[in-house]
Amino acid sequence: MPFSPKTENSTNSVVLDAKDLAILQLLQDNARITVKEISEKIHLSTTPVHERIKRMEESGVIRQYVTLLDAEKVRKGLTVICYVSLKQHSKEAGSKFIQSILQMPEVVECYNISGEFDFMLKIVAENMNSYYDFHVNKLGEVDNMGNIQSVFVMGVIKQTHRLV
Amino acid sequence: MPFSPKTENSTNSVVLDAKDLAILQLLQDNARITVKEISEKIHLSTTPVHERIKRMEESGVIRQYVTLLDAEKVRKGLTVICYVSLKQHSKEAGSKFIQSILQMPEVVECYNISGEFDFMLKIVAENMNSYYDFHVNKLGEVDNMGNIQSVFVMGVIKQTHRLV
DNA sequence: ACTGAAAGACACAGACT
DNA sequence: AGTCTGTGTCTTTCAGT
Repeated sequence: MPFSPKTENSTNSVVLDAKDLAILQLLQDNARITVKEISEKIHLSTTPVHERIKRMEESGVIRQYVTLLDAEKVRKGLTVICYVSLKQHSKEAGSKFIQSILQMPEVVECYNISGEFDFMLKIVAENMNSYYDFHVNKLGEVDNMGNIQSVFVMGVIKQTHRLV
Repeated sequence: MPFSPKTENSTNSVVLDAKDLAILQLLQDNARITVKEISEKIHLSTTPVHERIKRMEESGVIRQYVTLLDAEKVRKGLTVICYVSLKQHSKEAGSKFIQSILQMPEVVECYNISGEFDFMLKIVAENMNSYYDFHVNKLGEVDNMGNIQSVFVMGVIKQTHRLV
C-alpha cells in the first residue's frame, strides 16, 4: 500500500465505500425509506445497513432529514434573490447583520459571496406585496445596510439536494 | 415564464389548520420523526396525525422527504452561483439549454430570473480545479451559451427549508 | 374528527460465521 | 464486515364515540 487511506482530517473528510454511497443515494431521494427496503435494493441484510446509516449520522455525513413543502401550496410562491452590501465591514458590524438575518423567517438562505456585494440572500414571500413590505420595512431597516439589489425568480428549472 | 414548466393544474391553495401547520413544522425539521412522537407533541392520538400526513402528501403540500448531506464531507465543498445568458431566446433554444442543465449533476439549482441574465445556477464542486473544468468544458460548451458570470460562495450564513 | 385497540411491519440488539 | 433471529416499538387499520 502506497499510503494509508485513513489519514485525512476527521472533520473534513470521511471514507465512504460504494455501499455507503448507494445508501446515501437512496436516502437523499427519500428520507423515509425503510432500512429493510434499502437492504433489499443493495442486497445486504438490515444490520449492516443500519450500522452504516448510524455511522454516517454520527460522523456528520448525514446532516439532517427534512421534509420539503410545496411553496405555492403553503403560500410562499414568490422567491427573490437579494444582494446586499454593508456600509461598514468590521467584524462586529458583520456579526450584527448576520444576527438580524438569522431571525428573519423570510430569509431561507444567506451566503457570504465574492464580488461587489457582500451577501446573497434567498427570500420567500407570499406575493410581491409581502416581499415589498419585507424589503422596505425589515431588510431596508437593518443597521449598517448599504446597497440592496433584488433579482426575481420567474421559474424554477431545477432544484435538487443530491450531492452524490 | 417562457421556460417555466408549469405542469400543475390542480389547486394552488390548500386549506391547512393549526394542527396541520404544527405537524408540518415538526416534519420540516425532522422527516424521520415518528407519528407517535408528533401525536404526543401536539396532544392527539396517532390516527388523526397519520391521516393528516397522508392527506398532505396526497394534496402535494408535502413534496418530498429528503436527506441532506454535509457538502464538505462528501467532497463537494465549493459552491458557485453562476449567471448565464443565452445568445438566442427562442422557445426551442431555451428548451435545449434546460435539457443540458438537467443532465449536469454539478448543477443543483437553476432558476429563470429577471434582470440582465436569463438563468441563475447553483453549482457544487469538489474544489476550484473541478469547478474550472466544469465551467470551461461543460457549461461553456453548451449550445447557444452567451455570457457566464461566476460568484463564489465564501461562507454559508444560513440555510433552511422551513417555509412555514 | 377523534380515541383506543390490535395486527402486522419494522428497528434495533445479540449471538454467531 | 456480514447473516440470522428475537424483542420491543411503531405504523396502520378498524370499530366505536
